[in-house]
Amino acid sequence: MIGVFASRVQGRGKRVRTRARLMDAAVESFAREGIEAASVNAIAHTADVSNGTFYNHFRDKGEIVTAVAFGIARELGQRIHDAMSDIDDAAERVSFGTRQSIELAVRDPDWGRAWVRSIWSLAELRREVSAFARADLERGVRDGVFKIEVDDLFVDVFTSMVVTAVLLRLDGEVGPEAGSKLAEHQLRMLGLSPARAKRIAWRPIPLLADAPESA
Amino acid sequence: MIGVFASRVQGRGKRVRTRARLMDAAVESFAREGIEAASVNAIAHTADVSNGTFYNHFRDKGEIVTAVAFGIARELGQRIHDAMSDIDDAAERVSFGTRQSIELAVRDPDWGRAWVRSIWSLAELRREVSAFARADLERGVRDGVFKIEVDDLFVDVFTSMVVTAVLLRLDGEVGPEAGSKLAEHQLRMLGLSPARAKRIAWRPIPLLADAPESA
Amino acid sequence: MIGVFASRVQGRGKRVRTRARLMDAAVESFAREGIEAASVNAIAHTADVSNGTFYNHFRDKGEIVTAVAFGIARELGQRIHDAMSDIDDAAERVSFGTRQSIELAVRDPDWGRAWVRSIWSLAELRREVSAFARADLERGVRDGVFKIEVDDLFVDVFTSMVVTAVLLRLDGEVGPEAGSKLAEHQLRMLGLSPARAKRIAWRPIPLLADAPESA
Amino acid sequence: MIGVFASRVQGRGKRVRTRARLMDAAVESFAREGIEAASVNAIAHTADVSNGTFYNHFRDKGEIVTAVAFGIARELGQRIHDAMSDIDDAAERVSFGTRQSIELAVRDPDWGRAWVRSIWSLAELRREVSAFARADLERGVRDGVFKIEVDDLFVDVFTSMVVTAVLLRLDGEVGPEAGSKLAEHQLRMLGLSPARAKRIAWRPIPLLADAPESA
DNA sequence: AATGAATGAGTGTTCATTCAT
DNA sequence: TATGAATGAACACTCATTCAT
Repeated sequence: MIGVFASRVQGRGKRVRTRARLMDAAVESFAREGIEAASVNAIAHTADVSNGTFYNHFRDKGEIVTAVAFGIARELGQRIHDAMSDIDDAAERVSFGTRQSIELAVRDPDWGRAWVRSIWSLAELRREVSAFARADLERGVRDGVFKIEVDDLFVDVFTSMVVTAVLLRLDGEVGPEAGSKLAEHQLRMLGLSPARAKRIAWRPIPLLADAPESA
Repeated sequence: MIGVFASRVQGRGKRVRTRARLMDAAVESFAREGIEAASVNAIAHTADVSNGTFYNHFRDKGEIVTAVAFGIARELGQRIHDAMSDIDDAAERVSFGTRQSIELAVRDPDWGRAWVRSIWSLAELRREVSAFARADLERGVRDGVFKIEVDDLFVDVFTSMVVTAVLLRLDGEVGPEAGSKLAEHQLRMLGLSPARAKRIAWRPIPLLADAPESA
Repeated sequence: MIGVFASRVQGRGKRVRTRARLMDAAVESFAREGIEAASVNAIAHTADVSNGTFYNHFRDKGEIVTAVAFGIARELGQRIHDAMSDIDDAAERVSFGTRQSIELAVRDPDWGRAWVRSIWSLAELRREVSAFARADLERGVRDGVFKIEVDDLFVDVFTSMVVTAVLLRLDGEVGPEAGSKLAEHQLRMLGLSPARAKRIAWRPIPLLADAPESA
Repeated sequence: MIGVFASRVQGRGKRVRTRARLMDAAVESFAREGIEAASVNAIAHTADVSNGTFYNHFRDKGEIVTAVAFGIARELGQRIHDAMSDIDDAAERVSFGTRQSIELAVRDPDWGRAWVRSIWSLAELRREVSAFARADLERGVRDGVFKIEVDDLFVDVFTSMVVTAVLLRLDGEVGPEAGSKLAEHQLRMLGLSPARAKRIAWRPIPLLADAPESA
């Protein structure tokens, strides 16, 4: 089975392909054992290369952790961001973002789990991830749709709600309606009327393409 | 300096006191180095016992992790719960719980950090912690004050908001008003009017006693 | 076979005995493979303990290198120093020191080789070793027997002559008369007449006791 | 900056030039990190070739160590030897050799350090280096100027005195007069009168050309 | 109950060397 | 001839755990 990172670099040089294989293997290891418990040897073995090869591509374990975490966040963030380029309403955007984040994470559980596991340990990553949310929240405030103050606390709390939902979904503790439920809660917290919150949060949304081949 | 667990068992048998000393030492180690990185040797050394003694009290490292996590959660939960025995209004209770949780965690950063660090890895613990919240949320719904459905998703998301705020407080990324801010957001999410949410969330609350010596 | 360090601590506590066994093993490894090439695992294996035990006794490899080097230097230095406590004449002392150093190193080749190998890499050790020589050289100058200026250059060069002789002896490239030959050269360099240099350098000297048991 | 080995093969075939570049890089690495710690990769990188290329020129790491050590010894030995082709007196030659050896080593510290570091581990090299000294010592004995027996012990000890002085000079522990001081000691050891030893050892000597471009 | 020396599997990392291109 | 990705054995070091005292 070929991983997402590998699929992104098919046909390119060997170096780049091996690096991608390592990153895919890391995602799997991080998801299965957690970031701290995942060993470089296990990652290399999963990637079908020798442990020495790992160090031809990453200075140390920390480097692949960072590379994978940011790789995941950017990939998922970009996919969702692109998919809602034609949505203007901030409330719709927030709902869409929350629901698709959960959906994508569940669709590829390794990615979802690696994402959840890394976000609490990498502050830098948290900032990057919440930047997407922050933009939409500020847009909503500007448009007079959201009645809150957008500060670090709010943005991080908002993001953590999504992360928690992802975690529960992955553990099978909540069902597929979790995305809409959470979005509804969030919209109410943002100041929308219960009725509007419900309408927007439960509106059907399209399935995102899986892992678009090539650029 | 004597730790909280030790203070709880003063005057009792030696076995129970040594165990408490180990748990206090573990809290300190977990906070300083993280749970995974904390070594049994370091814990034993901090507790001023030999490493062998550790295994007279805990089957393995996992056992002390669990013991500490639950110990912290119960201690803090109980303290807050007791302090609001005379508050009837669900909204007031929720606000009080959120704000005091953050306050206590910040007051004893070791405990706060150990709490935050363990809650994401121990599902069992998460359940116990959120039981406190769940009771108040259900009371609010019963009383017609909260307009939501109290399910696992909601309770866990609600709890994670508090955890996130604690983390940000401990990292110094938000100030002392974070508790009230968060409580206000939560109350709005629960269906209170913005005005009421604000009034309740910012109402002064008493400082909790530090670590009551008797039960 | 029991090593010198071990023989020094017979009958004492287990900790101290294991440490001594490790040091004896290190001497052997250093002599056989050189200091850099000697591996901690090999030392532990030679000492018949697990590799983990090594780290119960030495913080890292460097620590045992230092411990062994200074241990050797002090042991040998002390033995020679003690043996010539009743020699007053500086020329006799210098000759005695040079000859016995070579003799002892040859008598226990592992020690000799470890000594030679460590002295070039540990400046601190070089200082300690040459302190013995320096004292006698200064005494000779004070007594008007030696006509030189005793500075760092001279002392270190003087010491290196002995080290070189030890190396050649250990490699079998020179015979047992090397000690006397070298002492004769050194005495001439120090300003003694050729005749006197020869007489002193070739005077029979007693065999030193091997490794005195207990203090 | 072009190294000494490279400068010797300018205008010759590519193969020979690459090899020289590798040797210059090795000198630099050896001096900076020590011979054991210097890695083939680092040498290749310094030489601006790939690590694979290294093995087109040297069977293994040991081979370049030897090549460099002998290259240095021959180059320096030859330069000094050539410079004193018109000196007949053995005492003058010995003094000149000692002083210039130290001077050259200090002038190009990389070379000096690589020389000092390799001479203790390569017996073959030691022989080659001391051959220069041996010739002059024997000449002095033949001429009746030196009153010693020239054997392996003496020659090696004599050489080690120079090596030690170089080491001290490179470490900044002795000043520029070390050459003359040492030469004076050596001449006295060889049997010269203190007055003559001093006169010869301190006589000004010419600065050697740096790295003659032609043979 | 307490000690603390000993264990040994496991970790991250390095590096000389090989080999397909 | 030159490249550089890949290899894998080896290394220093850690740490949860055991056990004789």
